[in-house]
Amino acid sequence: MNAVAAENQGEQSSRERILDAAEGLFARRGYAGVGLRELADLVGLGKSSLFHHFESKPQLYAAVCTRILARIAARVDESLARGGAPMERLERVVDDLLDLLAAQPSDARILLRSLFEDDELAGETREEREGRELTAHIMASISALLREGMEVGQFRSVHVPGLLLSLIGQTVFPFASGEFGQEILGKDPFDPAEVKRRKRETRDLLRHGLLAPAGR
Amino acid sequence: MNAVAAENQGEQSSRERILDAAEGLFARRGYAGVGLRELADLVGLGKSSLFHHFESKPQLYAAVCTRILARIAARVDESLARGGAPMERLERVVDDLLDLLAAQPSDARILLRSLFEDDELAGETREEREGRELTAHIMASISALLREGMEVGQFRSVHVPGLLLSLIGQTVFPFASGEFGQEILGKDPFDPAEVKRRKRETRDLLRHGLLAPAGR
DNA sequence: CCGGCGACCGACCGATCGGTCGCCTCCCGT
DNA sequence: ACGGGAGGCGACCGATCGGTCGGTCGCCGG
Repeated sequence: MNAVAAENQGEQSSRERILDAAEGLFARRGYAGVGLRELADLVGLGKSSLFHHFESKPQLYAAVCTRILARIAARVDESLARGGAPMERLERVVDDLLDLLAAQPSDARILLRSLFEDDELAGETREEREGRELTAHIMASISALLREGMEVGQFRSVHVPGLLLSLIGQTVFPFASGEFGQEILGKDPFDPAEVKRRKRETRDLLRHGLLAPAGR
Repeated sequence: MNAVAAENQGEQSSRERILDAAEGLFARRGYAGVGLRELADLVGLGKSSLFHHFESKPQLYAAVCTRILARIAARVDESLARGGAPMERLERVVDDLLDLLAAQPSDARILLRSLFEDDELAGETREEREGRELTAHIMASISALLREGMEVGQFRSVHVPGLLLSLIGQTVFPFASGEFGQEILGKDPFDPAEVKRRKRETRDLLRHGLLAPAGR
C-alpha cells in the first residue's frame, strides 16, 4: 500500500535522485521556470516517469521544500537539545544552521523563494501542511530560546518576532545571493574559509547586539 | 486637454502603467511565472501592444529592475549628501531605505528575486548594464561610508563586504517575506507602526553591533 | 485635405507547458 | 511456472508560452 515502506532503506533510488535534481533546478530558476522535461532529462528518466513518484508538479515542489525543512528542523532540535545557557545554545544553533546552509547550496535559495511564492499555493496537500508545521516548529523553538534568554536576564530586552525576521534575513540571504554575493565578497560565499568568517561575524553581532550589558 | 494627468511625472502613459503592473506581477510570481497575456489584460492592452514599448520579455523585466534600482540609488545619494558623522549618515540612509521599501511593497521581493535569477540573464542589453552600474554605485557608496567610519574610529573594525551582505539581508528580507513575515510578526510588515518599530530595531542593532566601544 | 506616424489590435506561429494513456519489462511471491 | 505490480517509456493532448504580422484608428503637420 505505502510505496515508501517498500523501498525505504538507504537507497539512492529514483525518488531521491529526482528530488536532488529538482532542488537544484528550482533553486536556480524558480518554480515556474523549471520544466518537467528538463528535470526528467537531468535525472535520466522519461518525463512521464516522474508521475510515478509524484502526483503533480506542485506536489513535487512541496516535497522538495518539505525535505529541506525537515533537515533544518532536525538539526535545530539536535542543536538545542545539547543544553547550555541561552546564549550558548543560540550561538550553537546558528553555527550549525550556517554549516547546513553552506553544505547544501540550494537550500537557502529555495527557502527564500518558497516564502515569496507561497501566496498562490492554494493546495491543502499533506505535504504542504507538513511543511508549514515544520516551519512553525522551528520558529517556535528559536522564539522560546530568545524569550528564555531574556527572562533569565542574559539577553537584553528585544522584540522577539522582529529579531527573528532580522536573524533569518541576515543568516540565510548571504547563501542565497549567488553571483551578487560572490562579487561583493570577492570570493565564493560557500568557501570554507568564508563560512568560518561568517560564523565569527554572526556570533560577534549576536554578542554585541543581544547580550545584556550586565551579562558581559 | 488634461495636462495634469498627462504630464504628472513625465508620463503617466502606457509605458509607466505597464511597468507598474509588471512590477507587481513579477514580485508575486517571479519572472517565468508571469505571462505577457496576463500582464496585458491587467494593463488593459492587447498583448501585442506590449511589444510597442519593450523589445522582449527579458528587456521588460530588466526595465522593471532598473527603475527600482534607480529609485534606490537616488535616495541613497540624497541621504548621504546631507552630511554628518559616519554613524549619523549610516543611520539616515538605512532609515530612508526602510521608508522606501515600505512605500513600494514590490521592491524588496523583486530585488531579492533578481539576485537569484540573474544567473541566466546572459543579455548585454543597455538596460541590464545600467542596472549593474546602479547596483555597483549603491554598494560602493555604502562601503565607502563603512570604511570611513572605521578610519575615523567611530566604528569598530569589521569585514566590510561581509557586513554589507548581512545588512542587506537583514533590512530587505522582512519586507519580502510576505505572509510568512506577517504570521511571525502578527501584523502587516508594511504597517506604519511596524515600519517605525523596525527602524528602531535596525538602529539599535547598528549601534550595538557597529559602534566602537570608546564611541559610546 | 492629405500623408505619415505612433498606438493599438486580433489572428496567428512554432515551441513548450503540465499531464494522460497504453504498453512493455523486470522482479518477486506463491 | 506464472500473475501482478512497480518502474519506465514514447506518443499524444489541450492549453499557453513569447513573439510576429498585417492592418486599423486617430492625431498632427503641411
